[in-house]
Amino acid sequence: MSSKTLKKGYEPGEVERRWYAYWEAEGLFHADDKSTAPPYSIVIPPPNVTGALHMGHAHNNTLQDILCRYHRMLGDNVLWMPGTDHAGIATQNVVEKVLAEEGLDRHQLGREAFIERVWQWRREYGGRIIEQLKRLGASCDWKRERFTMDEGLSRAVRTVFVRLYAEGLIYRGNYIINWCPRCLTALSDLEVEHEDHNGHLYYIRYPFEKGEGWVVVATTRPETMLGDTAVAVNPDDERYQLSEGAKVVLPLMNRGIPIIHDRYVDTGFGTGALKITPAHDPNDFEIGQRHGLDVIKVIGDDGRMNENAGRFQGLDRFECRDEVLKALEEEGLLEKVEPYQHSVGHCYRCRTTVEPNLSKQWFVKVEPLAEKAIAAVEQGRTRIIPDIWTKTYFDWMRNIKDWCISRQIWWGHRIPAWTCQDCGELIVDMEAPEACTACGSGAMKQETDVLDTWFSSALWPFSTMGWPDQTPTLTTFYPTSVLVTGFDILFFWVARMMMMGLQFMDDVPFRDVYIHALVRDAEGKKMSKSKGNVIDPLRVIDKFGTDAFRFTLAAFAAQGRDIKLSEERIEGYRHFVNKLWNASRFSLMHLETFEPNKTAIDVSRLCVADRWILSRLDHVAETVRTALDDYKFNEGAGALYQFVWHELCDWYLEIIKPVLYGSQAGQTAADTPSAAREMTLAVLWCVLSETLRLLHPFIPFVTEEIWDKLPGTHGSIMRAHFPAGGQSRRDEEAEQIMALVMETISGIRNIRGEMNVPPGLLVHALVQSADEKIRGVLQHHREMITNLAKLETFEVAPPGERPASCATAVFSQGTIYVFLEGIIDFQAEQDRLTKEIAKIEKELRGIEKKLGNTSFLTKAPAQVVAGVKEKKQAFVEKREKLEKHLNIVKELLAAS
RNA sequence: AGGCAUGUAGCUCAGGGGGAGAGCGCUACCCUGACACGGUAGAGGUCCCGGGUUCAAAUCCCGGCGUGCCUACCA
Repeated sequence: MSSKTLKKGYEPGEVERRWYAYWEAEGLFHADDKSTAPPYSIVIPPPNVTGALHMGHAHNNTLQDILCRYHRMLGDNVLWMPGTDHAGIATQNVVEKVLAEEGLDRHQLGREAFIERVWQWRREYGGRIIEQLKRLGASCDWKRERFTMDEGLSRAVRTVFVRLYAEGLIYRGNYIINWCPRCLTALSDLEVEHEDHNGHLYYIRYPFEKGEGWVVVATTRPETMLGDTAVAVNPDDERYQLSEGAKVVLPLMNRGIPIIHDRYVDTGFGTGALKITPAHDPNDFEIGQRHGLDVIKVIGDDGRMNENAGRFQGLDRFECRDEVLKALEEEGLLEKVEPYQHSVGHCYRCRTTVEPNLSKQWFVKVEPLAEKAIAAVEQGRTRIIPDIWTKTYFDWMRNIKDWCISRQIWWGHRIPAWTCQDCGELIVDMEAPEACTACGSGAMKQETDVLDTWFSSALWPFSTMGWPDQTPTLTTFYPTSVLVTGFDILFFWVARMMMMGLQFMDDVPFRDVYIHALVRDAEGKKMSKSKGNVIDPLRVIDKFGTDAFRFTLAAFAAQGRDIKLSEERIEGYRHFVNKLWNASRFSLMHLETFEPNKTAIDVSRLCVADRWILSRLDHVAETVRTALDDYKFNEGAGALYQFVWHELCDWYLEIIKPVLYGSQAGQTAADTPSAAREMTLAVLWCVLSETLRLLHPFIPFVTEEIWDKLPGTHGSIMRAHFPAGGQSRRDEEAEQIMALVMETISGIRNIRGEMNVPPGLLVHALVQSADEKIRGVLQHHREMITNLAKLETFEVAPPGERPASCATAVFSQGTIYVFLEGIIDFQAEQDRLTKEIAKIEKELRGIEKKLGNTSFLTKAPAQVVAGVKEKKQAFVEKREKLEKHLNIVKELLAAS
């Protein structure tokens, strides 16, 4: 694309925009309906059209994108199906707010005009979150983008509704539902959020109709008493020898209501007498049904007391509570008030306290559907990962209650049901009937309610693929490979998709469900606008770059633990991206004229560092593959971080510098420096190329940018093959040799650091070892050690005289002497050796305790015992040597 | 009220029956020709507490304590 050199620091902004546009233009996200490659498909959890990208989206979609990019590189035919959700209540609320600013409300506009306004809003702003997903690098097949209100998806919704109704799995009836007096609609049980509330328990006297005295009932909601139609006691409660049917007078209303007996009443709670308000409490409703009680609604849909509330009519339900209490007190009927903590339901869209309310609604009979959904998971046809969520899924599915699906709002899928205005016949059909099938009347009126948004979301895995038509997309990509989502919508969405998929596709919607954690703030609190602790992903992307952000999310995505995110952490991973950038910059400087096709790697001519890095590369490739196959994103990211920074940069690049600068000869005598350089370049090219590919699913932009500059690559890295890993380049010998060399270098560096040797000063070092092989290896890699440990000279010898004026380190295979003539501080050396010996002695104490235990010697596996003995031997030898050196240093110190 | 997690270095966390790990932070020294968004070295831990199983427990089991979350119709 441009010049072949890299800038000194990685600048994400421009690079990201350029490559995203390129990928889209080249159709690299496109999924093929009729490919022979193995299919891999994911449907996106559709964000609300009104939404703006938040951390949850960023996390969720980063993980999906990693999987999709990984599978594309494996050669799979990948479909990532994108789209948005019409979010009935949320969207209606947003557009109503816009109208309010114009001084309008939806009723002034009328239903049709209002819906047109919502569409207009969606055309204008609905694409915002899609654009934000693109900033994140999401490789969705955007040409297939769907919306739950699209014609095709709407047809799927109607089809499902009609079929479920025909099968008796959808019914309409009068029940207590959750009503939001602000949104003016029914809500499903799931859409109610319960919160503990510090309220009161009010004890109210209900006088007997005949005779003296009263029954005291306890309630948290005194205002509902206006609609009481009975007082219930437990027939076993000895305190209440009241015959069933005896009456009390309902205070304030002066209405006689019966005493009833019902075992539901808990004798241990309150007074053991329960006021019954069938119209405003689900339990009271059921008790009312059992006893044939009257049902009196006293709270209207707007949350105000209605005409049945007598003199309280017109008051808001909470004002009414105060007024009722005042009135009771005046009449001497309020016995006492106790503080009481109980949970109160709130609308999940607007936080208004919901009102249990008797209302005619549509319901899905879920039990038969749930049975299939339970079986599918029991049989392993769908796996839930991590497994911990399986139990939660079962618990919920087994205690499931019917699903209220009708909503009294305008924005959504209108229920395909028509009532004959003449004979009352109810017709459910795909299209509006022309005439009543019962009486032939043409006066058919459509149901005004719309469906719960989650009803259409439940169909998402197949409705987006063209169902109810039998499309090639469905044939190829259903069931999807995995669903990636947060546990917060396990019930709302995952469970319902399972039910609908099994019912209508006769197969599970996904093979795997990967449930990821929540993103929280640095203190572990849930991010929320009201708390003001949200971190805006787009701000993060602007500040640190998409790649750093994605890598952070992946690195922290450990299964079963929430992510605590702070900008500081993202900054840390920006350093990683920059490190990769600079390692690449360095490599590319040397690879500028390298022609990968002309130089094959000849293993026999490789130096040990080359063999070592290739071995490590194979190792990390396999780790990353396994990690991604198991949804252990953090393990993949962690392995790559470790490899790039601490193996590739810290060691390999440093080791090959002299070779690249042409100052070191090759492995064999026949190799000229330039031939050796060529071979090392071949390895460097290979390592960089594969490292970029391994990293690409995590950090797509920077890897594509470097890939583009890497000689010999063609086309996008998205099309390159994911490295195989495996055993082919594993090299146990090289790893052992490098371990020895690195240990030696670290030993010398440790002395330099601890003894305050000026960094620029080259020193002499000597290693004495009794092992001839060790001496050979060290001798052979003399130059590597000299360079990395900053030595003037490096010698290897059998054990012998201890040189004077030197600092000492003992390692597993010998002793290192660093000559510090004139600069040695014997006191410092004494301290250093003493510290070292203390460490060893601590280890030895543990080991000796173990070996002194006869049970251990007889019962532990022989291998373990031998290992401990060997370790002891090594420590003992090391201690002896160190003590010898310490004694010499002490003598020298005394003499000086 | 039940259920599920979780408690490891100053912070955030990995790991998990036989030698306590990482990143960030901290300390010292270094602008060495990829990188100061860097390098080298270093300090720092009763692996929450108490029992049990085991030759061996940070790891498995039980019981506490702390924290977080989910579900629930007890007014």
